[in-house]
Amino acid sequence: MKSDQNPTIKDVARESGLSLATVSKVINGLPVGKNSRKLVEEAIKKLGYQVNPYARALKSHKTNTVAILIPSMKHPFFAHLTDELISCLTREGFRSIVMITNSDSETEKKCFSLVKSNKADGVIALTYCPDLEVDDSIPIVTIDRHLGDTIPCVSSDNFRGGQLAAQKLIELGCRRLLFLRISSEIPGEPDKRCAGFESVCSLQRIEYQSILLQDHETEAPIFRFLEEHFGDGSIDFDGIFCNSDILAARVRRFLEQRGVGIPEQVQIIGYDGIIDRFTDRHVCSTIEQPLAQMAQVVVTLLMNSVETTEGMNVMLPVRYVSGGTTKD
Amino acid sequence: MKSDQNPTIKDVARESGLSLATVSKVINGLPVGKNSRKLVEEAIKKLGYQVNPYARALKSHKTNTVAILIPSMKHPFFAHLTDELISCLTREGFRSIVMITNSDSETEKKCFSLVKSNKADGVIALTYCPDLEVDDSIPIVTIDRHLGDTIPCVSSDNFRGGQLAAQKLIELGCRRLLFLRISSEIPGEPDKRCAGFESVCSLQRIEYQSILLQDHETEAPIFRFLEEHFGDGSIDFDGIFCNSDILAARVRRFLEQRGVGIPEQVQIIGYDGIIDRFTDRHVCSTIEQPLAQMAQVVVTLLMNSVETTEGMNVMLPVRYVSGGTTKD
DNA sequence: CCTCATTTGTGAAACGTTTAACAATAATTT
DNA sequence: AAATTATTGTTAAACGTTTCACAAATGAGG
Repeated sequence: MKSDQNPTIKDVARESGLSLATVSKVINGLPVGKNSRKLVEEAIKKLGYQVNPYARALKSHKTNTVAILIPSMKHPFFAHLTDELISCLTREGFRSIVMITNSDSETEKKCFSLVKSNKADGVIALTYCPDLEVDDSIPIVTIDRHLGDTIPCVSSDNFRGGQLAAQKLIELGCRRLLFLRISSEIPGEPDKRCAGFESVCSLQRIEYQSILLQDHETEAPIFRFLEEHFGDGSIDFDGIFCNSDILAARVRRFLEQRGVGIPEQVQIIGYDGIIDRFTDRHVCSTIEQPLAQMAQVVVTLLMNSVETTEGMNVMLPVRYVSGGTTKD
Repeated sequence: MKSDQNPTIKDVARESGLSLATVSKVINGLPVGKNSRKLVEEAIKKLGYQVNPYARALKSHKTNTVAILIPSMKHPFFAHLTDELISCLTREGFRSIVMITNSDSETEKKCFSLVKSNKADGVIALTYCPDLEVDDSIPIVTIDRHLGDTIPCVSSDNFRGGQLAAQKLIELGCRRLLFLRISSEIPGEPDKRCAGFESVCSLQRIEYQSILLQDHETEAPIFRFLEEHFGDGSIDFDGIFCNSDILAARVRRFLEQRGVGIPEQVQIIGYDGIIDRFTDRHVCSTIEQPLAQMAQVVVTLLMNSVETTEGMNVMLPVRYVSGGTTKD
């Protein structure tokens, strides 16, 4: 029957005694006589009319949809970020299609092609694939990753973060530093954390070591690695800066299990600054990324990407937060 | 120019020398001559054609899109669940639109109406609004919440979970039990945890108390509550069953801060069984919900919802996992 | 070789919008 | 009051598919 179908613009036109075009104009806020506007609005309310986004998208090439490419939702950093992104997008009247890539290059490529065929209005990408080729047929904003000269990238001030961490550790009395990070095959923004860290160490003539870990999904390989390097009890450092809070938390646990006092013997600073919902607190002392702000900037950039923002890169300020793994 | 537009089915038709209808059939796997099929496929590949989902949706009323209504992504349980849901949906060839409700009734209602106007093929809803009215114009599957007789709901076996928790605590020597839960205004599946717990206690003639906490977003109110009730040092129970792992973790922290030994003096069991990514382990002893399986069932149910599954409710088995807050 | 059933392919009308180009009406000017 | 302009409203053609009803081609049976 007609009754169970959603009312269309046609029904509204009939109900209000006006033409399709007029109704459409009312819907889209185009100029229309005061009286007709009222008539149409009443009809719309009466029928409970809602525009069909598919018809609209087909005709206008505006889908009101943004795709978010994210490695995983199990990782709290990504989960929080996604949460903020969706909230911003909703506020702007956009729907969010979330795609999970599992940090897998193939999947990332597949997602990109899907996005293209989905004809989303834009993409927010947090990817790792080293050779992701990307045409500019759709506005893209990336996070922590430069995909090309024409593609804006927003990130926290990683260099500054690295500096901050080094400064803090030194300030708190550490003299033999260690920089630990999980490998990612691609040169991304986060590498600058290392650079910032090292710059301070060099400048202040503080001894430091920088180590790259391999796998990252599970705890086991990290522990194995730590075991190899520090299992013999020769803890030859008193301050560690980790690439992420998760890594920091794991390192902390490893050391504590070995009887190393945190923060008495070794102080640890992580990166990200997300709150552990289980404890409602930072899981370690950390360099905090302004997640909500980053999300907002990403979305704003995406919205404005009509006006050529040509590879505009935005860097948001970080701050240090004490969280139990340092002496402050 | 024509060149920068995406190729349409029309271009494919021209390229292959066949008609629109034939091309469409190839795309949709309908019977078509062997030779024509090859021609079309070649043309498709050559042009890099991809079907326009909006045009397709408009015509066929199949959008290939499912909306997920979830309270938040900051909560690890929801994040994990969403992750699994999206993965399942992707596997089935569906796009996932994620909407965050913040557990707010108004927002939930708004989302539902949005979903309707978005014309998604289905909805997966984890909601709290007590008076969410829902027509059956779109297939819905809920999680942990009965929205109506005709709407399938999947949940873990909450009653059994409650029983399991009580049994374990008793088995481990507890004699004065406490059931702590966060309030939710609506009667949902999770209430059965309480029932299961109480049934065992009654049966075994074990003393127990059941307490309802109010707020739930932050830690403060919980601590305040605990302070009121147990701040005077009168810990008159030796086993606690909490509504969720998060609550359990907080209770644990509260008690430990007061110098109560966990699990020596008081044993705690939570519910959910999600893994804390910071530690890679359960945050407490817990009743584990089979998250991946639940997601799979939800999605399967949604896919099949053409064949009337009339309010079919599915209950998935839970299991007890020891996680440091019990003596086992 | 003609007829009749099959198998393959085609034409054209939807689906629910937007939007240019135009027509009608009302408001101003002279 | 006629002519001109500004204001509203309408008609109809897209947008890129799917699908029904039909036509062409193929093959089998007599």
